[in-house]
Amino acid sequence: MRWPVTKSKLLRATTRAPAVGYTRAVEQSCLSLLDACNKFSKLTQLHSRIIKSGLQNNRLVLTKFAATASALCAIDYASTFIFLPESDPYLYDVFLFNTVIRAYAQTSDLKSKALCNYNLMLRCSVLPNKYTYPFVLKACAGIGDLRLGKSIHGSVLKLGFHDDLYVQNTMVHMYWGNSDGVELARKVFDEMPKFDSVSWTVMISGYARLGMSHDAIGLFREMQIAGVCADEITMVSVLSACTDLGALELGKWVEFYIGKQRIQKKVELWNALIDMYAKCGDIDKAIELFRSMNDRSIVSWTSVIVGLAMHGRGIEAVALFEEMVGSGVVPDDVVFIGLLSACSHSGLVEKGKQYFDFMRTFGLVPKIEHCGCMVDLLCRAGLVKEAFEFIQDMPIEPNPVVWRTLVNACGAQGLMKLGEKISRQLIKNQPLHESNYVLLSNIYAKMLNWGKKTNVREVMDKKGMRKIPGSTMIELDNQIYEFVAGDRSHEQCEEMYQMVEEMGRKIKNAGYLPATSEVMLDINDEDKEDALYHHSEKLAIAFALLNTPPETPIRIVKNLRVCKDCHAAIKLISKVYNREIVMRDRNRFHLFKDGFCSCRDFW
DNA sequence: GTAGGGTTAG
Repeated sequence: MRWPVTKSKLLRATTRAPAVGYTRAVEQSCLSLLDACNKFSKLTQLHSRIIKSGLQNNRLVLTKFAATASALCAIDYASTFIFLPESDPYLYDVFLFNTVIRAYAQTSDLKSKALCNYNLMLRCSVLPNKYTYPFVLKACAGIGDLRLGKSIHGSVLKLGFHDDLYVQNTMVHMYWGNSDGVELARKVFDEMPKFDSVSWTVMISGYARLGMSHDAIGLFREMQIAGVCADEITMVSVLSACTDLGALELGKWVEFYIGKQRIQKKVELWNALIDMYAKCGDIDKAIELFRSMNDRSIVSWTSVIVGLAMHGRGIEAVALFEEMVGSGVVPDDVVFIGLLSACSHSGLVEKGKQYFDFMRTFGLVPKIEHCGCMVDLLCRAGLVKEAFEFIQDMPIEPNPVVWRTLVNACGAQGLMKLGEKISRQLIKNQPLHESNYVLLSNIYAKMLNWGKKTNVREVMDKKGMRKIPGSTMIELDNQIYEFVAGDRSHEQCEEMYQMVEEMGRKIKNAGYLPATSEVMLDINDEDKEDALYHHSEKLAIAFALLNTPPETPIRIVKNLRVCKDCHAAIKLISKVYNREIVMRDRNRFHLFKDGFCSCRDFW
């Protein structure tokens, strides 16, 4: 930092009276001008005025200057003015540092500067107070440096601020900032003598953000038992957990609860509700909510556009985007990701290309995610060679995600040599990333080259890697059930497998041919068929057929993309059993009805 | 004179 303060210098500074070259009236007028300042240009004028009046050594003025600047998002400007190497440390009090640290902690990419100023504060021998730590911990949460967090935790304990609820809550939040901090977050939370709604929300949102949605919901139930009232921010996190689980019934109950508890519906909560409905399969309800909103943010529009994209309703997504632009909302880069993925899921290749170029009209430079969407768009449309050329001409360095999209398409389109070459390169670059090996081994399986496929699997085993197991969730009577392939853990296991057998027989009569090439194992065809029948989605559907009245729609959520065979089988199941089956997979929704799927086999 | 938790993305 700028200057180390020696003890003698500090002593001199604190005992010396401030230089007075101005009157109380000048000081007061400057303070009220700063108070009223609402533009950066005015602030720069005030800056010169402060210097002219000799107020640059006035502590009150400097502090107010920092507060005004931070309200105008110009804290960098303020701090270069305030923290001059030749300044007397006496000028800096804890309130000034708090103002500066807060401003940096609130700005997403300047959080490390908050910590620099905290260090400067300590070096100036200014003692932090209980207001300082929530800011410091917030900055630390954003950086996610666990070691740093622990050391700040130590300081908090030493200074005795650990009894303060604000400090405790931000401490828990800080530990959630690093994925290795979960245990510590839990520990601090468990040891807290008192909680308020913020304490619970920090924990619930922590679990929700890490995708530990069951835990998030569980904690929300505990919160209710503990008798703490949830507020609108709690509900946003609870809804986001419902969204992740695809738990529509639970989500509907949450909406009911919000109404019953008279929780204020701010735009963020509306958005969370829209997102929940869209991603839990009820896109029409999401649209209805969106239409009934008074003031929408860009997130509201994006949520509906993404929802439409996931439902394969690309044309409507495009129309909504046009409506958004027409109504004067300036698109951001996230909405373009949604829009491009809408084009991709609906095969709107030309539209997608146009929008990709259109981004620049709004001063947006395509990022790697947008390029990824374009590669996806071309690959899905079968234009693998064009996608390959696109990657080679991309202005940005392609990332592994982009390459993996291409390899996947190579496998599907029969470009085995290219797929093999790229996935080998991917493994070289990212030797610890499982999906690179899975892609290569799938390519070999499609080439029927079992020897090479086994080699890849052996390498994976040696490195202790495993493919993420596919699982399917289903919600029934407020319970969420999860199945994995070949699952035998459920109490209705026997009945379920009998039902799977029955389903197999009935759909075979209706013309189903097991797509045994989808099973990436070197076993005989009969075994392959068996493996297919026991995929988690089929088990979940069997479970639903057993436990719900006839004609009730079935909703399931798969964690990976649905395989070709299950897709074909579910189409026929929907016809034979006269059931509407809504399936969310990793990428999108499939609505199976009367033997057809809403994705028109395009996914 | 100052404080904490939340939403959209392949």
